[in-house]
Amino acid sequence: MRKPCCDKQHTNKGAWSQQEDQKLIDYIQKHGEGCWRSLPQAAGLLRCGKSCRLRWRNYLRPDLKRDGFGEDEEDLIIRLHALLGNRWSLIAGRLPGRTDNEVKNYWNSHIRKKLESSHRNIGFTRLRAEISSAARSKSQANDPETFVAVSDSNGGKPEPSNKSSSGINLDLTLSIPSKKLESSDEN
DNA sequence: AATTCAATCAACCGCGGTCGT
DNA sequence: TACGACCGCGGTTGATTGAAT
Repeated sequence: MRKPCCDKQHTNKGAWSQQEDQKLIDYIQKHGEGCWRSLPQAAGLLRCGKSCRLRWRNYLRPDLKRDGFGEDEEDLIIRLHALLGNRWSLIAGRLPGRTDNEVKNYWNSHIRKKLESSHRNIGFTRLRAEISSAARSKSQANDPETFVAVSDSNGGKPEPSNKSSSGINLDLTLSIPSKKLESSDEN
C-alpha cells in the first residue's frame, strides 16, 4: 500500500515565502515536474505535494502570462464557457499562459457580472444556447460523432492554426477527449 | 485620517477518477 | 478484484488592496 499523501501536522500553510518559491523553482528546474508526493521532502519544503503543485502551476511556471486578459481572451472564455460550463482546466488549456485558477477567478470576478448586466435584456441563457448551437453545427459538420467535449488530445495546447494575433487558439472544433497518458505532457 | 465595503486573487478543501499493490 | 494512495479538478475561503464615505 502507498503511504499517505503528507503529514499535515508538519506542513506549512498559507502564503508562500520567497525562499519557498525559490526552493520549488530550483528543484523543478533540476528534476522537472514529477512525483508531487515526494517533491516537498526532496526540495526541502515543509509543504504538502498538493500545495507545491498548485503553487507551481498557478504562479511559478515560467510560461505563465502575468498581464491582464485581452479582449480576444475574454471572448474565447465566454464562448468556451457557453460550451463547456465550469470546465476551467479545459478552457485554460485553450489559453496559452493561463491557468484554470486564473480563468476561474477572472470569470467569477469580471465576466460573470459583465454578462449578467449586459445580457439582461436579451437573456443570458438565450445567448448561451445560441453559442452552443453555433458550435454544435460547426462540430457536426466536421464529424458528428465527435461532439462530446473539447479535445485535449494535444495536451490542452493550442494548434498552430486558427490563432489570433495574441496566439490564442480560436478554433472550437470538438472531439473525443484522448486518454490521460496521451495528454500527460504537462507532467 | 479613519472606517467600511467591495473587488481581486492566491491558496485550501473535498471529491472523483486513475493507478499501484 | 478490492482497497487505498495519488493526482487533478472545481468550489470555496480568506487575506489583501483599493475605492467610497
